[in-house]
Amino acid sequence: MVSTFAPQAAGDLNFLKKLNRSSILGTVRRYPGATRADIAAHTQLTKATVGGVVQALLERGWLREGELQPRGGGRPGRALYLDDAHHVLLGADIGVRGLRVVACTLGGEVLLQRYVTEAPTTPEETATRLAEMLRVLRDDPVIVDRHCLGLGVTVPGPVAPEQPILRLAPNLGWIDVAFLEVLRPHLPDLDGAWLLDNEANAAAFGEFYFHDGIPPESIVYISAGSGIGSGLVTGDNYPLVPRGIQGLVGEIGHTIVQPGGLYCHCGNRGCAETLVSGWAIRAALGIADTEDLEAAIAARGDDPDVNAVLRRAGEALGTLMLNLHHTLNPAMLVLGGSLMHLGERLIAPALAYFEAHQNDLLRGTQRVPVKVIHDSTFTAARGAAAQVMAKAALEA
Amino acid sequence: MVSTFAPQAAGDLNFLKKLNRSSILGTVRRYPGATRADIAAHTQLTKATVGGVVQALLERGWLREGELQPRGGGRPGRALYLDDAHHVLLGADIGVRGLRVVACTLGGEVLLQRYVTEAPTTPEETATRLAEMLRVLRDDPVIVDRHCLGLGVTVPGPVAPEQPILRLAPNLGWIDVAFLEVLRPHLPDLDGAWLLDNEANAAAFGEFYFHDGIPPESIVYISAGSGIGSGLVTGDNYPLVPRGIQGLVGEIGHTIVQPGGLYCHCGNRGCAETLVSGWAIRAALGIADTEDLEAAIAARGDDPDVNAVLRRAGEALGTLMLNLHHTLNPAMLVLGGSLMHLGERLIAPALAYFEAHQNDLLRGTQRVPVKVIHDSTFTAARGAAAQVMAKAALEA
DNA sequence: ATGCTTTAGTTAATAGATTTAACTAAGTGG
DNA sequence: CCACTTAGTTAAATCTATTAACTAAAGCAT
Repeated sequence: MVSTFAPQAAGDLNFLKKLNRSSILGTVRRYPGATRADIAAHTQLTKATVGGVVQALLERGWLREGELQPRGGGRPGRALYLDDAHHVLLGADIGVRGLRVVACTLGGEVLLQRYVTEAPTTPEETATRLAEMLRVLRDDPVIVDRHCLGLGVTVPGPVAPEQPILRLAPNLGWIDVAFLEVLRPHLPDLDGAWLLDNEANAAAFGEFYFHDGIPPESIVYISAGSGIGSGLVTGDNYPLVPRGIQGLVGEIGHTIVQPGGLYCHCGNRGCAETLVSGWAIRAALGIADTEDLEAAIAARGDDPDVNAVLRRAGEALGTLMLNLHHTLNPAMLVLGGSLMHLGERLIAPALAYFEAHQNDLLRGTQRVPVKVIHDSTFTAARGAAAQVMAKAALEA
Repeated sequence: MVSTFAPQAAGDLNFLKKLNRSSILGTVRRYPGATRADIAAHTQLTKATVGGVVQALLERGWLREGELQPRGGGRPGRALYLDDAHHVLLGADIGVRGLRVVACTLGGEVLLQRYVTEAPTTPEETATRLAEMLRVLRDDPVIVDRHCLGLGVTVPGPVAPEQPILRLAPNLGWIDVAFLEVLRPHLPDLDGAWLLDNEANAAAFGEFYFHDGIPPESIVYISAGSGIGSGLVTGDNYPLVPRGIQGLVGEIGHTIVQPGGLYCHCGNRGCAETLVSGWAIRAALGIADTEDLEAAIAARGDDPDVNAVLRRAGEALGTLMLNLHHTLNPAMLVLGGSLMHLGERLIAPALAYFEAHQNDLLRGTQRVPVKVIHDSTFTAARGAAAQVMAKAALEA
């Protein structure tokens, strides 16, 4: 489960400095308006150390000073915030049914976004198209003068844990694509970190990293779209994204929840993806791949068949949530993906099932909160941008 | 997913020193016979740093020097090994059907072991019994002169991630037991680290930490006994044991693999534990709780009913293995627990199912190796000892 | 208004860890 | 016997964080 941001095994003084700088930056990210004194208390570093590092981060445009924070009967501290004016993070999402790009501030605010609803064909053509979109973004007056910290790209399939290679995207027909290498010639001037990750991993990372308020201890993001997958993020200052030995962590679409059930395209039977996924719902309702799923379902109105299919899919989603709860046990579950557009007929049964059963094992303990992102169009792209920032923060 | 050995967020020079010391120790553990030069190459530390730290570890009895390692055309290096002579690690396992204790060397060699087959009653009585067994061990001439680094205790249920509290052990009837606090008065003189963990977590840790040769990148240990659970370990020098927000990571016994299936004691239906676990097999074959499961099944010989039940349990185990593969994606799976005593009628179908399907998703990539521990009586206790060592290594 | 107290933040000296560079040690091979 | 290679040690240098003393800036009591 090596992570992109795994802590090193051993280190020198420079490593220690990076660690502390990243820790201080992470504290401000999670506690906007924190003062130097707050940071020192939180990180266990001394005021002197914090003061010096903060000074350097102010000069480099990573932090900015804000108003005075009154303290009870003492000198007020100076509030610190992430500097939203000098840097920009780029994120791109290659989805089965479209391409999305975003430009973000260090605080996760989306400055610019673009979306085209064309299905990707070959990696080369996709790279051409994506590069166009990114160039338009890069040249936009809103961000043209900012320093770009890098680009994160997400893909709908598992990525090898050690190298940025998409292993398999069944819904794109791509196998073993080193997409960053395909894209790089199209954007020779785009410097900074270049990252490639699975779409659900990136989305999970973004929800965690740019969480409003103090982030939960760990998050699992469930991405229900054409297929279904999930991403896990955990850690304090250094969010970890476990990928597993083959990048298959969170490939819940192919966990078996109905032995002897329907055949899945993976060759197995009873995979979760045969119950809750875009193509499973299309198959069950006879909706062609060319049609827009949301529109087709809306057109059928209050059809009992539709209701039954959505309810069963929702219950399967609830089962998956419960299984994730008992396997990864995250502090928060986030539901996203295009299937969320299908609304309460799918979402309500999922939540109801999970709510009813999550505490069967440990009675009386805290409930695991579930957040539903009804429109997650740019969630993965923004998450990819978050990963760029986390990477760059270590080098700041 | 905070781990017992989670890297700190920020640190001072002392933290850096501990990190590097632990890294050097970890290198020798994984590469017995490594020279100072090997360690320097592997950790990226300089020869000077390695030399100094090794000197300190030699003096404190953590390392010992061995023979000269010939190098091609240069001065031979001095082989280094974990010092097996000066320290001892204690591990204890509270199982549903017995108590086990072990004493280990730093290299994981079991010096002493004891086993009683009495079911634990109350925490207090269990502590009394366990303390007796540990005192006998501690007074044994083989280890009486060694410095004890601490004691690890395992329990058959989830442990809270931040505090050493057993949340729930359904098969013992224990709820929210701070067992170390119960045990401590019985062993006031036993100093060093005191740790409490879930039995599967500890077993996974031990299989990883004391692995012969270079350990895999991550391990999932599946413990199939009265119930069924699993533990995950990952990391290089600092093995991480993700526990989750409630300590439920790896609670695969309550993942649902058969919606609408049999009722589980947790209140839900179709849990894995209703298919593959000691009590599920007993229920299916009408074997009383007082009988020994292995003996009862052996007594029935080649009974078709028995064969069918074991085969179905094995297939459910294979399903669980596949689901873990697609959720945690470890580099290695280890099967253990008392159910392994039931033999090939159970194990073969599990392995066959997993082998047949593990690569459906990523064709042509490496297979995930599976190791079966046919007698895992002391595996968890030894793993608890391993955790003691990992903890102590940071303070060495 | 003044002074006391409290908290925030900076500065210079100190301590401590790793690195650098030069060295010694101990082999092989021509 | 000498050149070469690799292992390991040593002392000086470098760099980081801490310590301790300081300044800064607020509230509050007198």
